[in-house]
Amino acid sequence: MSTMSITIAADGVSQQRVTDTTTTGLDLFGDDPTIVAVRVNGELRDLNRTLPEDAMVEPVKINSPQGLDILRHSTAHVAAQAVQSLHQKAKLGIGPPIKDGFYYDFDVADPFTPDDLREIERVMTKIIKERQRFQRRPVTDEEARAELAGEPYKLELIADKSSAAADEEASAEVGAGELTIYDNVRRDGSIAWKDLCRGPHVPHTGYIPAFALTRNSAAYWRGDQNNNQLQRLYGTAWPSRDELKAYETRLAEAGKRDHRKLGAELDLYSFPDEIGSGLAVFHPKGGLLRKIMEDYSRQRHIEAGYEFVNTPHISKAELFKISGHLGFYGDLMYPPMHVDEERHADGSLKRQGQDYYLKPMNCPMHCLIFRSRGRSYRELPLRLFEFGSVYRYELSGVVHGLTRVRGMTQDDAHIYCTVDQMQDELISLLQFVLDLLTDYGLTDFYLELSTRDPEKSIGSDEDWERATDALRNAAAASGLDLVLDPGGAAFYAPKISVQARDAIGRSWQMSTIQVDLMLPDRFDLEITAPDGSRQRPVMIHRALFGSVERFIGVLVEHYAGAFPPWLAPVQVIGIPVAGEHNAYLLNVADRLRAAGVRVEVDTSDDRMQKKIRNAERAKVPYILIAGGEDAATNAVSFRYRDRRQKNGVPIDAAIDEITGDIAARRQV
RNA sequence: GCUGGCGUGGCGCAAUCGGUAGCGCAGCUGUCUUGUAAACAGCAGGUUACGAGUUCGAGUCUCGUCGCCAGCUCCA
Repeated sequence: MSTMSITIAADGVSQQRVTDTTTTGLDLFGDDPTIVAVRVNGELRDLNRTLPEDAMVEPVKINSPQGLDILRHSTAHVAAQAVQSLHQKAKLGIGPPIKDGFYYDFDVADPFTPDDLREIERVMTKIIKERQRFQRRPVTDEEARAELAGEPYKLELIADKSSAAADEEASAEVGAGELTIYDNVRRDGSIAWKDLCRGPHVPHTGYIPAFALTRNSAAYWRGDQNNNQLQRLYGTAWPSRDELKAYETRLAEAGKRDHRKLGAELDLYSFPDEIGSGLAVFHPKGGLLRKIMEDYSRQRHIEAGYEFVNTPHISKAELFKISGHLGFYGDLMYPPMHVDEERHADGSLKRQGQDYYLKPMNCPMHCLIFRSRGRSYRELPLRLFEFGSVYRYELSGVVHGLTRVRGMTQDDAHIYCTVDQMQDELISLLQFVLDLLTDYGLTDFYLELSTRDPEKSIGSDEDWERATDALRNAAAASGLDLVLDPGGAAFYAPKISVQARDAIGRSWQMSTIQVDLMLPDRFDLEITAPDGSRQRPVMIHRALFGSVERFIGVLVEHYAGAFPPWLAPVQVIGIPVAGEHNAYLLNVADRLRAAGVRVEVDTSDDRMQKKIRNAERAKVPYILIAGGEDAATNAVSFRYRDRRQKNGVPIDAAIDEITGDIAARRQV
């Protein structure tokens, strides 16, 4: 038996070993069920494959990102085997790992029911108990086609393998090089199931400690609406029962902060059916929150040199023909209102009517303001700002609470500047955006740069390059992480979006900054340059909140409804120990109100305990309680949202504390 | 838009095989009110989303419309 030398790198320590040439990862790490694969010279491999000469071998832990992917991908195979054993005619789609889990797509006659899911889980548990080995087997294209003759979707993947355009998800199945099939082998050596797959996988199904099927839904084959709709089975898998449970708890926690639920509980807004899908109304407390946000935003925009404009909600069709919106996005606009048409008694046309549209964007109107008179280079950069209400006929299936609506108010601005000013303008703009978002309590950001899709864009290469470079430089100046989104730009403009992570780690696309390469031309915008020549200005679109509605939705979820005092609709609620202390607290409230604090006193017939409960449920930042002891010493007692209390605080000190927190925009 | 699930007072829920709608909270009225998460009693509130159909009889079954939820697709 010949030997070879390998290097094992584990826990930051490298160690050389001489082993025989048949050594596998399992020989090295097989005793440890938390090691699910190996990285051999940087490449992920199954534990049961023989290691090559001079290999650098690293164990892949089950709780590492790649380890979790392997675990979940393997679980997807188990799910698919279970489905095919229960539904013989089910055809396989693809089954990749995703964040926190996996899915597998199937072409089945009938969609899965909740009962089906339970049954599939039961069979999966059985498969896991059988400890079926995942056995890798390289095959030629012809062999793969022969073996998978009954799997039309797999055949399609094989056929596409050679074409470089194999999409990312499909690559999990076929990869770039040779094709491999993974057999699931029972302990008696019989093959239970097989799937075309690049791998790697855990050594056997017993390596799956905890899993659950979570939901099912429809999904288009390869994500294309024109293709067949498959049934997608979603599941999750974790290194332990406890981690699975923690994941389920996390989901439940996220559900509790759902802004649709909290909006009703906190009496902020609602979505009356009578008005229509995706159209919110803001109740007094929500309206106040909105006003506070808008007021602060306006103040910051004044300081940053913006000018305030105002434009109508509707316009004749002509405007959106000029801007191109009607041509490019007409399907997503509300249909027109046809007005002014008159006919003769015989039905023939007497007066031609007009089509008016609800505006889906503010920019065309801002361009008209720019164009309303001759503009000098001296006016640039010209920054036009508006809280502009726009309406978009979003597909019914995508409307979602405040985060995807059909009517919304953008904090929209368009900046007109020269090509030379563009770079500095973008850098200061991005800083402005980040500062403002930080003030609202979002502090963890990264940026995404969406670049040109050559297939689907207008404008010259030079313009795109210059604009994209300017955005990239602005991103670099911010020092934040930049994620590339190649080809993700709209057809007329590259874009930077600010992604913010919320209190429980989810990211939301907040602000967007776009350099528009279309509208200045379409509206024939011009400035007079120092030499008297006419020049085309650069136009930058930007929205910080995106929309006020959506931003409120995100903030509600970020804070779980417990707003920092400066944003809280009610900042202080006074609770008397008994009715006879009402007058004392009302007086304290007057003094707070004089200091600019939004304060209420609960003078209802409820008991104090009930009032505290109500105030806590309303997530009011400060509860001020006062009874005989406080009144005797001109004091109040604080109860905070975390149930801390601070008793016997002199009234002046209480006012100072509250106004101090508000002024500093501190969370308490 | 597509696939699936769902729609019962303001909110959260119940109603067996198709037999004629109940409960809690909130609301209103009254009696209460002393120290940090629900006082007590009474009253009122529903054409079971809307429309059609099957049936002696529909919250329950069928069809259509509207809306909601999950996912897909989309998001200027």
